[in-house]
Amino acid sequence: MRLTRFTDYAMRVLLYLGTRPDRICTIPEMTRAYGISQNHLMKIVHQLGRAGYVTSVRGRNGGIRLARPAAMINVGAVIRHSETQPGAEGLALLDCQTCRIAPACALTGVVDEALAAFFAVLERHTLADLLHGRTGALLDIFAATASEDPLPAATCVPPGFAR
Amino acid sequence: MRLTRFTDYAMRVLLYLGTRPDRICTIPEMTRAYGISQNHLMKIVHQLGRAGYVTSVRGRNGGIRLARPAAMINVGAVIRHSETQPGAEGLALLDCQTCRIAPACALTGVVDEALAAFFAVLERHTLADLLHGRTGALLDIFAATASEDPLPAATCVPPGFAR
DNA sequence: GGAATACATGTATATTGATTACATGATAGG
DNA sequence: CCTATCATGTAATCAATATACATGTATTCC
Repeated sequence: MRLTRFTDYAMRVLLYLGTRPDRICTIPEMTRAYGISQNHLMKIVHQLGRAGYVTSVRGRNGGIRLARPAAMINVGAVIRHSETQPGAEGLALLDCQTCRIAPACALTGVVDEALAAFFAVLERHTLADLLHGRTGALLDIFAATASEDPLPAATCVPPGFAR
Repeated sequence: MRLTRFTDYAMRVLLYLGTRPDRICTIPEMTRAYGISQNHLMKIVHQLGRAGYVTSVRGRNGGIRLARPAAMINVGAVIRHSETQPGAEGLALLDCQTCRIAPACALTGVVDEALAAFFAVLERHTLADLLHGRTGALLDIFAATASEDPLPAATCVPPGFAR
């Protein structure tokens, strides 16, 4: 039982953007901050854009910013959206589709109820909650890691970088 | 986000045994009832045995039975055990291990809380709850499926059966 | 005591989903 | 027009899980 890395990274993007509400951030920049795949991050950002969480600006001096205040971004909603996006497994915790006893099975209901409780907790939190009192510490980490592995300015991701 | 099929099958085994507290059941029999891999099922049953949920009897006329009353088998405990067994991913929903902001990240706590809520619901239910009022329907399904694909008595799983 | 049945256990292969990489297109500034 | 940045589709890789295979051990029945 785990969330996809897609979801994991989506939350990291939001946390990064949340610590810098003042300015526009780029994907290569976040790639460096977290040390993760730029291509993957781009798809995640794209998805977050389609879902209305971030706004992207193309072209030179472009980048990404939160589309709404952090207090209006619900953690549960983000995670639910990210886990159910096309291509992912979705939230079917059990394989009732091929199970012969499904019509008489009470487990489905119980598991559904548990899943609802899971999201109920997440939905009680917003991005602002996650940032509250931690913005400084996060910025420190980002500053430290950004300088850690200096990349040539020209090519943001040299061949074989990620990893 | 999903539970492993291992967990899924473990619950199916318990449900099967729970509908027949009177007699001892065999793995080939359950394999037929659910149409699933006998080898996999054997490992699941073995694991359930080690965890103290079922008792197995070797040799001719051997088989499996519940080691305790269905009311003493907690759904949450079974699922937690099955998801955390060695070789499985466990219950680390996020990859905090390699995440640089983990020390300052508030998401971990929120997700842990949500996971606790998930299991809290499951732990409110026992196998007996799942069976209550459904034993008849389940037995009907088992009876129907058992006769559906008649297997040679000698070899319980002919080559290429499962699937 | 031998054959048959059933669980026990370790290893290897296959399947599946997720992740990453690659390639190319589109847009905007300077 | 050249460069930086996001957009998008396809392909390859990787990891986890599930399945298959092979063999061992115990028990019962005849």
